[in-house]
Amino acid sequence: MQERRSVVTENTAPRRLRADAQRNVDSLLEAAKAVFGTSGVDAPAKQIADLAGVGVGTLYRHFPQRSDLVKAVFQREVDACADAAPALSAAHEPGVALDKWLQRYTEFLATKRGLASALHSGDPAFDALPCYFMQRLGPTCASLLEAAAANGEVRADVSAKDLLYAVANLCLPVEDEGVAYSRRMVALLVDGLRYGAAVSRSGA
Amino acid sequence: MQERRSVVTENTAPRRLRADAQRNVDSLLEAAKAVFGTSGVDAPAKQIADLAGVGVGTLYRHFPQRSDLVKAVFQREVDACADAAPALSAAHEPGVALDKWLQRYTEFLATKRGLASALHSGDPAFDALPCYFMQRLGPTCASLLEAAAANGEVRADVSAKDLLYAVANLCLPVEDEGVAYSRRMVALLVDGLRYGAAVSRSGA
Amino acid sequence: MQERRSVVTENTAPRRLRADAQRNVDSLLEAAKAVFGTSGVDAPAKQIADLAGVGVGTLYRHFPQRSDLVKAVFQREVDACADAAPALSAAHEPGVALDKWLQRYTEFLATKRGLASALHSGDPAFDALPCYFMQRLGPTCASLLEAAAANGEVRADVSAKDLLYAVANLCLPVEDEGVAYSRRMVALLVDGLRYGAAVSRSGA
Amino acid sequence: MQERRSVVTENTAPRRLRADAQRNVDSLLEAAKAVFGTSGVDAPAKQIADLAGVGVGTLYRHFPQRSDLVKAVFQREVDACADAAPALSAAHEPGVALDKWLQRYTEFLATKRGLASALHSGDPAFDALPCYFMQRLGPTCASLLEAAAANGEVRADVSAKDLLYAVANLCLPVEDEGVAYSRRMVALLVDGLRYGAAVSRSGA
DNA sequence: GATGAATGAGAATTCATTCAT
DNA sequence: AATGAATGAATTCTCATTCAT
Repeated sequence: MQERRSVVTENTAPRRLRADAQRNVDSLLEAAKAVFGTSGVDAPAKQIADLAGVGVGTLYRHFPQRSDLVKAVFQREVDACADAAPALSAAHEPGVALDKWLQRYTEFLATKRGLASALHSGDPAFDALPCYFMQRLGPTCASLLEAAAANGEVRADVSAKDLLYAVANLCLPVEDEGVAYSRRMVALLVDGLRYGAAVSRSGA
Repeated sequence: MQERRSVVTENTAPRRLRADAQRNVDSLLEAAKAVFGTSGVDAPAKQIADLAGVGVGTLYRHFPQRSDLVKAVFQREVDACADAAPALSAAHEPGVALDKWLQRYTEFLATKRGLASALHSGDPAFDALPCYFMQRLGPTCASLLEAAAANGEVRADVSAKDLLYAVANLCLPVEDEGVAYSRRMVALLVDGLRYGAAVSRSGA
Repeated sequence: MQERRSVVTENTAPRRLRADAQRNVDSLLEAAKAVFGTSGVDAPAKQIADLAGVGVGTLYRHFPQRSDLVKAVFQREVDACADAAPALSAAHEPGVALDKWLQRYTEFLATKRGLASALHSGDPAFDALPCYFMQRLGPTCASLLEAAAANGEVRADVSAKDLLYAVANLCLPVEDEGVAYSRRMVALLVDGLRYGAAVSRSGA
Repeated sequence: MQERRSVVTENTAPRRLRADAQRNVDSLLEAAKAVFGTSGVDAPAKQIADLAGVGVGTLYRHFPQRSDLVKAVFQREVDACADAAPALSAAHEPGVALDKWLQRYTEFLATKRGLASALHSGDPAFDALPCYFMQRLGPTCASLLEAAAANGEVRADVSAKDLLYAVANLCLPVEDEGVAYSRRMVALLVDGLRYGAAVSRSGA
């Protein structure tokens, strides 16, 4: 029914916004980021609009779907995360590069409490998110993974998608634990990747 | 304020319910299980009551807190899960026993989509759940873990609590993946436990 | 529709209750008194039944209407209040007797927070109460009033009913004030009765 | 938690409402006044919204707290009541001014059946009311009272607050009595104030 | 384009009262 | 007679979303 698409996350024809409109979009993104951190990604729309000093209507105009807003809020960081891969690859052994990149990914997710939940909330408002994340991070992760596997440092039977989701899940908030917990568990998972490789090598 | 306690989850004085009441409780548990599977553990109370062919009041009488219902629905299975440990310990090497038990735990969680979410929903209605799960499964997992660590098969620096939560997180539904995905990721995590052990032994 | 009448407040044919039934009625009265004091006269029925160690059904059997219970709870005290009049009349000047009796009435109402409210709650469950109170206390108050008026100590233009209601109203709980407040205000009202008399006498 | 404030009772920055919003607020006030008169100040929100031809959400938007609505409904009249004092003081002897002003106050309360109840309902939804009433009428009443006392026309040992509450209580609806009853009882109370003065003077 | 008022469908929860056991 | 389970209407309050201004 609703056919309007988010102005900001729309790749095709990124029609220039009027200056004031752009200012609103910026306020909204900043406000959303703050509110997401406080109350999670499914915080009431009004709360975000209020903090942005903008009417709810304006929020809905620019971000018809909740996931549009989440996407837009984290786009830059997701991009940065993806873009960090080449440098890591260049500077480290493949296995270490993978490890460090996953740590970076962990850092991103774990400090955005609520983001990870949105990736599998079931709420149709977030349906578009997993797809977006995969599109952006999947190839990056895949190439790191393949390089490390090719180098015999990690097992080869885990897909990038599986890994990205697993890490995302491990970054979900747990009782009174903080980021450190997520880091530890992700490290454990990565060790699992290594263990597989070691076993198969030792078996060779 | 809230002083009534769930009739079914009450350990002390499990006073016999009237036959008709017991029938209702059973219907409710069955209905809840079905609805939890469909709409998650935070489905509207009415939906469950309706499916059980019972008034909402009846639901609230037997399960004043949402978590009472969740607990009751899974109690038997949680118990069975905990109770499976001794046999596994007796029949297998400590490391294998731990592995097999975690697989069983995984099976339980992964087939109860939505249960795992409740463990970290943040909703105060579920506050009691993590505590209950830990009480019941924590010691079981801890002894398996210690035995395996003592035997040098897994690393010793991961607590039972951390592990249980991590597995629960890994069992969260992921896009269109099913139980097989959860199994794989948990296996990976367990390999991580082993990897650590190998390293420290080789370091000795 | 409901034609059963309260067993206890029924004047006609006070059919003997079975011993156990009488015990229940007694428990209920005691419990009701306690609960009325704590939560007001419109406290949930279950709360009273629970305290009495009795099922709600039993409460409803003996006191089909809420007002039946209130009546029964205070009957003895209302009676005592009414019965105190003759002695006061005998021992004091009519004006003083009236004054002292109204103080007693005040004491009764003011220490039964919530009772006074029930006298004009509008809730049909309490409809029968004002009538009962008037029946029992009206004549008593009237004769004291008339005697004092005949003696020229108070004005003659205030009816017993008006006075009883006015005092009841003044006994309603006020913010953080206690019984002392009620006493003071009732005393003020009584002075008003005297003032009128003085004026008319001085005018004679 | 609750941060929104009633638009209408907000003194600071009485930002102009949109025309349609103002119309709704007016409908709501009118409806509330009617319903308060019929069913008391604690009538269901829906009843008021329906009568106003407005959704409940609209009611909650403008009057987040029940007491906001009550305040708004009576604000103008409370103000008028307070504002009437100076003229009465100017035109009459202090004692008469006090008398007339209390009559006016009585008139206000007695014709708003249910309002007085709200002043001591105990329901937290009305917590703000007594405070508001006292703030507005307390000083007015106090200065009338002091002037009359200074003039020896009434006793000096009754506080404005006590008096205002006492009159409010006397204005509570009584069985089938109407406003006339309230007037009579308040007059009696005021005579009580005078009686005391006479006594103390005679004692001088 | 922006605004924010309005809507109204839920969702939770409570309790008086009935009636099967 | 007693019990207490069941009912479900009633009420409060929230929020996503639309649309008049």
